[in-house]
Amino acid sequence: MLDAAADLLVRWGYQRVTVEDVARHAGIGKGTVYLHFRTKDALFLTVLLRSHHHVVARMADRMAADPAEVLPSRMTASVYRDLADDAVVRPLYLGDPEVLGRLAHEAAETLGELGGKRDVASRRLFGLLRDAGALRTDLPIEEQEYVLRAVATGFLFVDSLSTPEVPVDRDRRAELIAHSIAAAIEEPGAAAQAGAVAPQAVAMFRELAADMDAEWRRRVRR
Amino acid sequence: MLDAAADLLVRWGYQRVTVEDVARHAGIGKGTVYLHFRTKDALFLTVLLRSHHHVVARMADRMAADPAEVLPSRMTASVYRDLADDAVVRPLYLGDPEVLGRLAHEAAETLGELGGKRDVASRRLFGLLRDAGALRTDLPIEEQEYVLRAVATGFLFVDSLSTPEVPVDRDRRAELIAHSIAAAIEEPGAAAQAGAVAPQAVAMFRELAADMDAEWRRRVRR
DNA sequence: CGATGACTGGATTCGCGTTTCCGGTCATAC
DNA sequence: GTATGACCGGAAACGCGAATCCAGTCATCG
Repeated sequence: MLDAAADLLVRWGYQRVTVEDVARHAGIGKGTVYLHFRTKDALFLTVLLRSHHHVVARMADRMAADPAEVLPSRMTASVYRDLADDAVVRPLYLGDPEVLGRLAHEAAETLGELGGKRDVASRRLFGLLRDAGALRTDLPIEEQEYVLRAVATGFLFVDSLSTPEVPVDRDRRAELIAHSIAAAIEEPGAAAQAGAVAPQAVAMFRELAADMDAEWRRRVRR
Repeated sequence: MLDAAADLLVRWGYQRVTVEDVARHAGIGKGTVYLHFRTKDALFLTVLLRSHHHVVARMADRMAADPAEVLPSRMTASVYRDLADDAVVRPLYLGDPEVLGRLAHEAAETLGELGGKRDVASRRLFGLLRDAGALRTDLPIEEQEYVLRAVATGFLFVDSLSTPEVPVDRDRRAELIAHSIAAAIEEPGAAAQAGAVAPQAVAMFRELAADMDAEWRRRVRR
């Protein structure tokens, strides 16, 4: 059912999709949808939450498999690649009002508390990375986070913006993100220090993922 | 008259401003406006063009005064500061449809040919900077331009995006842009090489500015 | 019990006649 | 020659009743 909702959401946008559409598309009755979700909003919020959770979980998995993934450059590039493939989170990250409809507002609110937790995690990760000598210390930590956010935002938006000619393919663009972020805030050879931070980072993000998982499962009636 | 039009444009947006508003605000008759501009579009396009010209001209002036301003990092930071002060070009660079209205489409078209010239100039500047050893050569030139565009876009948008807390003031943000761009595509100590490129860069941008100046003056009847 | 779809009412959209608005013109005044 | 504002007509905004839509409910069924 969530898959059906997700599919229709990205194809038509929140406004145009009716609960009956979702039910039909999932091969169930409309009433059944309301057996599982209190409201239409709850349904689609859950869709968003699930996908968001997926992104964070993959992040943690990648860190576990390769410690260098804790570096902001690598992390961001990987998320960028994920976004390219996941049509649900892309509008979420881009705040696309066309797709999100009124959810854009609603989502920000509900995801806000989780966003807070994520910000805390991110802040702590930055602290760890600085202590480990993987991040530079020539900028205060808030400025580094601002730079990261700005650069990541830029690469995300510049594609969806009026640019007739995008010079390179998806993977190369991801590499360019990594290059830019690494150059701006990371220490050369930071990868070597990543190993020391990875375990804690993995734990943090797994916990975050678990929170998100719990959150969206909590929204399903049974 | 152009000042009046610019003022109203940024305050109310293209749609809400009528030609009569502009005339009244400029203390002249409505017919007089049409004595100088063939159409409403031409009037506002001229406003945009003039401001855009202003930005480029200031760029050239800064380069003449300080050769280090030819460096993409410095250049972008300065333009960022200019945008913060100039309420007319800001929506233009941001493509704000609220303010630009249908001009967003129209402007892109007419400014397109000038945009082409600017792209050529930019490309040539990048070539010169690489030859002078001010830019790195670890990335192909198109990718460096893409990175520059992406990073600049990011810093522009991240402010106007839903970010409750912007950690630093305007000038500091400009410095962070410079920092990020320098780190991503410039050679350390690039400033020393800038002097060799500056004269040609100044010439190029002055010519570009002259083109733009001619273009918007051409649109005024007399 | 879990599942369903007919049903309801509040909201949204549609159709369309009427009014208002405003870009552009031009006869007039200076 | 230059400046103006009354004026024109097409387009957009408005009003409003009718028609439609759809989130959410609930009686019914298996």
